[in-house]
Formats: sequence, C-alpha cells, structure tokens
Amino acid sequence: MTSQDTAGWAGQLHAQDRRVTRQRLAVLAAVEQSPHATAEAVLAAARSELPQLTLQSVYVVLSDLTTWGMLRRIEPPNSPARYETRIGDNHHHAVCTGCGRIEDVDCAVGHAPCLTPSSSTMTIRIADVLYQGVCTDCADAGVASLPAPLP
Amino acid sequence: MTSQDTAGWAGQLHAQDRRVTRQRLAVLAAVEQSPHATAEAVLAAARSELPQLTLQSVYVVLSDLTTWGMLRRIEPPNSPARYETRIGDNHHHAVCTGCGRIEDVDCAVGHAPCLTPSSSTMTIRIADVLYQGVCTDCADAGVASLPAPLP
DNA sequence: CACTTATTTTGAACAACTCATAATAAAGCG
DNA sequence: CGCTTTATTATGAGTTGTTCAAAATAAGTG
Repeated sequence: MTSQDTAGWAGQLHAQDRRVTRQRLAVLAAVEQSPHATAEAVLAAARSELPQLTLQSVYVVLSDLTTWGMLRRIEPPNSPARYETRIGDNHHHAVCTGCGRIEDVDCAVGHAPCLTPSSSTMTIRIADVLYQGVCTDCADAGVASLPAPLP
Repeated sequence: MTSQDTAGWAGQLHAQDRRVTRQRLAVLAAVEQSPHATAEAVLAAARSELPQLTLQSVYVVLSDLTTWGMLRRIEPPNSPARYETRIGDNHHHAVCTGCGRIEDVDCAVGHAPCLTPSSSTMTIRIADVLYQGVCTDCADAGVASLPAPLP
C-alpha cells in the first residue's frame, strides 16, 4: 500500500501494455492491505480513495489483474471469490470450518508435494491444496467439528 | 444403480433414522450412474424414473445426503457444485482447464501427503487437492494453456 | 388404517457475477 | 500542450446457481 508498491504495479501494467488507472491501483492497494478480500470488501476499501468506483468495475479489474497474473483468485466453498497479491510462490490456504477465516499455508515439503498424480490422462499444471480445519478460537468456542474423513 | 446399491442406501438411511424416499434413492442412483454430476444433471437423470421430481428437491436431497456423509460435494472453479458417491477414501480431482472434464485422482503417495502444514493456528481435518491441467483431448486440439505457476 | 412428522413441492427470493452499451480518460502524437 | 484513439470504466439490466418460507404429501409407527 506504499508508493513503493504503486510504482511496481504501474511498472508491471506498463510492461504488459496495459493502462495504469486509478481504479486498478486502488484495487491492488485494497487487496494488498487486506489479503483474501472479497470483491465487496475490495470495493469498500478502495472507495475511501476512489468514491465513485463501482462494484462492476471492481469485478472486471479483479478479473483482468488475475488473468495477467498480478492477483491470485481463491475460491473457497461457501464463500464468494477472494483475492490476494501474494503470487509467484505456490502457497496454499487453510479455511476454518467454524468462522470461515482463511490463512496462508506454505507448501509443507518446500516443493510441490502433490504434483505427482500417479497415472492420468491429464498433464497437470497446478495442484491447489485447500486445508479445512478448526482454528484455535473456534476450537475454544467449542464449534461442532465435522467427522474427519480417511486419508 | 443396481438393486444392490438401492438396498445398501436404504439401509444407510435407515441406520441414520432417515426416511427412505423415492427421490433420495433416485438422486443417489443418478449420482452413482454419472459421477461428478451437477444438480441439473441429477435432475435430468432422475426424472426418467421420477418425472415429478423438482430441482429444489434435488438441491435439498443432495445437501442432506452430503451432510450425512452419503455423498461428497465437489466445488470446482467456474462450475456449479458436483457430487459423487465415492466416499470413504480421500481421493482428489483433476479438472481440465480446456473442457472442464473432471477425473478422480487417487492420493499419489498413498497416504495424505499434504496433511502436514508446518505451523498453523488451525487443526487441520481435511486436505483437498484440486489438480488443474489439460486433458489429452484438449492438448491434441491445441487448447491454449495458461502460464504455469512456480512450485 | 389413522396419525405424526419428516420430506417434498410450490413459489418466490437472493447472492455473486456477467453482459451490452454509453461515457470517460490514458497514452501517444503532432 | 491540446487532440485523437482506443482501452477502460460506469450504467443498467440480466443470468446462473442456490436458498428460503409455507403448504402439500407420504414414510414409518402404533
């Protein structure tokens, strides 16, 4: 959210022959400031800087930035899509089944451990791991835990 | 989709003090017959046996059966929810970014490899792995492949 | 067979997102 | 620096996938 970031983002946009607009920078800043934000949350955050910004614009900006690799989209179950600026590494996410909180999880083994499906008719490019669990807060609050499936 | 299955399902429902209804059996049969089916697909399939079945009923039946562990719900990006009767093992899914096809993938290493997030404030119960790639058909057809992210 | 209550149907509503079109403003040029 | 081109954004409406409340139906029980 610093002018550091802003300059970097502007450079990246430039490098891809895209225009550097207020709304793109505002959206990037909003996502940087609150990772795993939804489109609505991004709108709310970005509007403090850019009051006339609309939700539809947020949607197209998020979508565009995601396709040019400047944002990463996360799609947890029972939640609208979320976005983050942390890209370029393959980290995963843990979502609490109690409160929906999302946390980043570094790839446990250090190098994509799951990227080796035995035999398949597909050429695998990405392995996205979504951990589901119960965060300490919800555990303390005694949130009902679902039956754990087998390995 | 045999009477074998039907009897088993009826037994499972009974064991959970749930009523054995035509619509539940029809939905189970439909999902068994076409794994990874969407709610709409289930409706279409089940209606050949039970023409008056409605989409809303399919939704509640799918949801109920999922919560009592008789079905598993898959939520791939850019797709409505899908369901399968293969439960009780922890297998994952590979979705083709070209055509959307979904395939089952057995856990590569034989025992949940990713179930060890380093340090976390959450107690992990499930690790869902979603592979994304390009199936041979789409590869042959020369479907544009997205840039592959780093490990 | 009658009764109780889970289940299904009916009908409507909602959230998240996408689309077409018109208005706006970056970026390059003279 | 102002002008032009065209990407980008705003406007307004529409779609898809799903959920909800209430009335009708039908499993299972005695």
